[in-house]
Amino acid sequence: MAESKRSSRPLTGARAVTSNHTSQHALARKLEAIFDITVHERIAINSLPFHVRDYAPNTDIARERDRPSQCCVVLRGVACRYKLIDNGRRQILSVHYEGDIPDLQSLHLEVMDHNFGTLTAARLGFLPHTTIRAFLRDHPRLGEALWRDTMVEGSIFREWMVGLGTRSAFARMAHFLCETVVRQRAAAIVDANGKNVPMPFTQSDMAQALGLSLVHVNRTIRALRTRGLATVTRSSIVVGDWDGLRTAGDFDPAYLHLRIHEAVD
Amino acid sequence: MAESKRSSRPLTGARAVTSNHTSQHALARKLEAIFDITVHERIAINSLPFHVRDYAPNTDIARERDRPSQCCVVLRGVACRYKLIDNGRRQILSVHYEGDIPDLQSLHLEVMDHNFGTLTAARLGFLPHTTIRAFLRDHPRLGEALWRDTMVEGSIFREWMVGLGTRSAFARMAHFLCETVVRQRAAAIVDANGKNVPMPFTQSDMAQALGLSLVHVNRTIRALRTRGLATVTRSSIVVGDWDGLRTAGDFDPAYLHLRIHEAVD
DNA sequence: CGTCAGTTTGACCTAGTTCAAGGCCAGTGG
DNA sequence: CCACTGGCCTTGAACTAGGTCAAACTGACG
Repeated sequence: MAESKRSSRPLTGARAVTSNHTSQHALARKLEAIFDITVHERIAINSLPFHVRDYAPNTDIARERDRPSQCCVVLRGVACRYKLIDNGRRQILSVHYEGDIPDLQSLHLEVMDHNFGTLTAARLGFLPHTTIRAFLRDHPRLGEALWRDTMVEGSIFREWMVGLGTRSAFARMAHFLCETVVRQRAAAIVDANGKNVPMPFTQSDMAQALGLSLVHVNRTIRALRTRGLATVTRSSIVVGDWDGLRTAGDFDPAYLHLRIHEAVD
Repeated sequence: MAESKRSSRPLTGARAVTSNHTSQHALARKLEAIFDITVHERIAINSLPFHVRDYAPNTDIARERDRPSQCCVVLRGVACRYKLIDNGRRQILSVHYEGDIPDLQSLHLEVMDHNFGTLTAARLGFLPHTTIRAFLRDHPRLGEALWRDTMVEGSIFREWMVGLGTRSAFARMAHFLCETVVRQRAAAIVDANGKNVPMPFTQSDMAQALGLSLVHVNRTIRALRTRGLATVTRSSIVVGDWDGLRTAGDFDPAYLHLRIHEAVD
């Protein structure tokens, strides 16, 4: 328990950076993964005036009870949302890759009901709510796209609930690895069918996401390796037997509601 | 495991009923609980042409992989969403009271990623997607209200994840009872400060929502009674010590994002 | 070459599960 | 009016998945 040497000053460690970087296309790519976007709309998205900043790992961006006036897009790295519990435990609620908008909800829910911060070093692009609202007025279809994104997010929450509520540690971990692989493919962080994907999480992060103890995460990873399903190190996931992993985790990517269902070999 | 004598024919046991019943005001009441609605908008909501039907308990309305062409509102009774797992277990993902729109997501997510059915006998009001879309074109602010509802739902999922991932059975149950009380108050099923509220769930339902075994749910309920926090029977929840219950469950209603924070004595 | 974050392993322990058997009560049919 | 049934609740006893505690190991970095 009680890890978290998370930096306590939200914006500490952040460096402002010139806007309109290529990584900015992340948002358009993400929305295209779940929604049909016109060329015109893509251009509009790509010229959104983000305020870009870089963050160190494990840095909080927003806290429970905050009332943010802006939303942000992950342009690089991995962020997460989490809650801190009475008993000192931390539950990671979601992880966010390039193109995700982790705090979109602040657009309609005034006060934060959870915390939100980086897991790895990350680059984030910020947009004031006022800008977003004006943008959605001009592009109503993109409002639908974002609403759909909120719904997909809900779907992912539900699948995680299933894992936490009913799956064994082994299945939960297998499922989590499958999701990590597929989502990084969808975010074009690795190419489809790549079996060697970056591993952005520490074992402690995974423990907090999966509702397991750190020790048991370690043992579960070993079990996965022993059975030849996957080899997980600090830096990468190497899938040894995709079919076996998918079966072990009872993984069906339907809940991600991706438009393109890549044929995962 | 392996309970569920859920009726297998979705519409079996359903009786069509004349529309425009008073219970139809449930939707407006619900939306007002989370959003600021004008008089004009309320009138519009209340004259929505629902197709009303009654259902027996434990009846499925929609199934995983279905592609619904309509959404429904709970007008009376309690519904839930759930997933069935490989190993025969069932995870209840959410419960829905009067005024809730449990399958709103079908408006933007073509295929169901979970099942949805009644828990108690229930009356539901149906509206085709086409009608809803036209309605939202005429009342764009209500689109925001529904989007907000989707976000509140996400917030509730997150809180449930915290329970499943980090809380003891005792705390989980206490939290669940607090939520059940507050939500039934918000839905005006009981008046604020009422400490004796209807209990719409069997112990088996609760086990499936909380990720516990039926036996342990039973024991947890007994523990709650022994400590004087709450007495739970098939028909009602009688809160003995609201403050104690809230503390035991680490319950903070902020995640429900209700506009009116009733002073829960 | 010391430090620190993260990983690994062993030994022991407990919260919650599983199995099994009754008990209660409302509804049904004789 | 009574016996019977089926759904739900209750309790005990034995078991196990996963947690906790404690210590050591590894590798990156200054």
